[in-house]
Amino acid sequence: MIDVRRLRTDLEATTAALSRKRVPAEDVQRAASLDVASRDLASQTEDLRARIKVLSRQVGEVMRASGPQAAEELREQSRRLGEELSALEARAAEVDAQLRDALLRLPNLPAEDAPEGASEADNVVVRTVGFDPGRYQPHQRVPHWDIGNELGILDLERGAKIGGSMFPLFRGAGATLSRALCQLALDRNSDAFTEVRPPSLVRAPVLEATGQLPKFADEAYHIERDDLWAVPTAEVPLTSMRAGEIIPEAELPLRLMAYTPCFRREAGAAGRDTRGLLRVHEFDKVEILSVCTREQAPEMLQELLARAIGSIEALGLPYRVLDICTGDLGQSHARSFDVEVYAPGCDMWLEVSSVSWFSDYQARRAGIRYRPSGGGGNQVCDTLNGSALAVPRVWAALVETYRQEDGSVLLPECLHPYFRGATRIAASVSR
RNA sequence: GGAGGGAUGGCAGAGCGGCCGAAUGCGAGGCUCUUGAAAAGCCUUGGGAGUGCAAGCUCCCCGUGGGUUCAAAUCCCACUCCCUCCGCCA
Repeated sequence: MIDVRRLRTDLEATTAALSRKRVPAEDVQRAASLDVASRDLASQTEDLRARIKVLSRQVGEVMRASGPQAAEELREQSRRLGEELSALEARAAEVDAQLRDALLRLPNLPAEDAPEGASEADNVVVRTVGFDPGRYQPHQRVPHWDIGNELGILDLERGAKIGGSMFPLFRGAGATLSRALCQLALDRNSDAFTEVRPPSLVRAPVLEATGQLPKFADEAYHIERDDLWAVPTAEVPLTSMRAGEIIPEAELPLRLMAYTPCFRREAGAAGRDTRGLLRVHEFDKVEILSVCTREQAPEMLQELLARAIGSIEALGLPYRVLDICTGDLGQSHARSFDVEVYAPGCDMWLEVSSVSWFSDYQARRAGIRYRPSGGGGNQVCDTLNGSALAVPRVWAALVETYRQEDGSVLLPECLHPYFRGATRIAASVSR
């Protein structure tokens, strides 16, 4: 969440910044008013509590000096104040809960240099690499769901039989490819990132820290019996790994990476882009993430982006980079770059990575701070993350791009080590 | 799943319901002494909120949330986590 103090010292500027993200001024004003009310009630309760403390001490002294009877009047006085106090506290709790909820729902401020825009149509293509629409042969213009079927490496029908629609099933070399892509991403980033294998089911506060709750509860799978949530991305458990901790500045920046399955209900996107692997409920992804200082953040954003692109380049896929406009930035995001690969079979640009800077929005929710080396007060950290590689869409673009005239799929060289000597995927006999 | 035990500051570890935000030890930082170091001595050393130009003042936090009481780290209840034993299990 944003720093409440911004609402006190900089209400106008904050409202203006949030309006770039299409947040109505009333929402900001409401939070600001609740904050005023909350502080007012807090100072009243503090006052009362202080008086009760003094009285209580006196009660003790009088009782010791002159016995219980002598203290009766003081006790009565304190009891009355106590009743007043609990009434006041109840009101304060009510207002605080409202303030917290309002604050939790306010999006992060966009970065100043994030491009202005109303929707995804206004995202700015920063660069396009390796894309030449005239280069593609007819045998590459086959969508991956057909290729997958033909080669027996993607079985959407049987996936649906087991998990329902949008739960893909990979088999044979298709399954190997899925795993190989993850392994590739982990290997490529192991020079600087610590690998983590976190839980895939998490508690509500963990989802709240990264911004999925309370606002986007419909997007996540919830296991009611145990009140656990399936992670939509490794960003969620990785960000909360250091929740509530104060990290010495010397340890920053933290660099973490994790492979996890990712679960998404895609409630808001029903019916859109649902063919094949374009949008699925469960997929594998390797995420890279950093916790750092405000000063380290800009460089880290570039590093994460370079690493996300690095894997795509290694795979030899054409891609482009989008600078996400204010109207399309996610709730927690200050600045985002999307990486899209071109899939010739479906003739579409597929988003395969989103590299984002969250400023201190997530870290404040999660309570991740650092102790500055030079002394002074503890500071809230910045967080950044991006997909190092998200399997299904890369899988799709890859089989479409590398499909040969005979229908087999040639594997890019960087994947060979993971394929037990194979260099191409041909039709398998067994079904 | 069953039976026990536990959770206090960076760590260890005290804490008859009333100067306890918390003894003590270790660790860390600063200073004195020293040519330098060690030793010794002195001092400092948790997090957060409000208010004030500031010095400061006030309040909250002893796993979390409730309750009892004039007053809770201390008593009661619930939950979470950790440890030990039994059962089950990849």
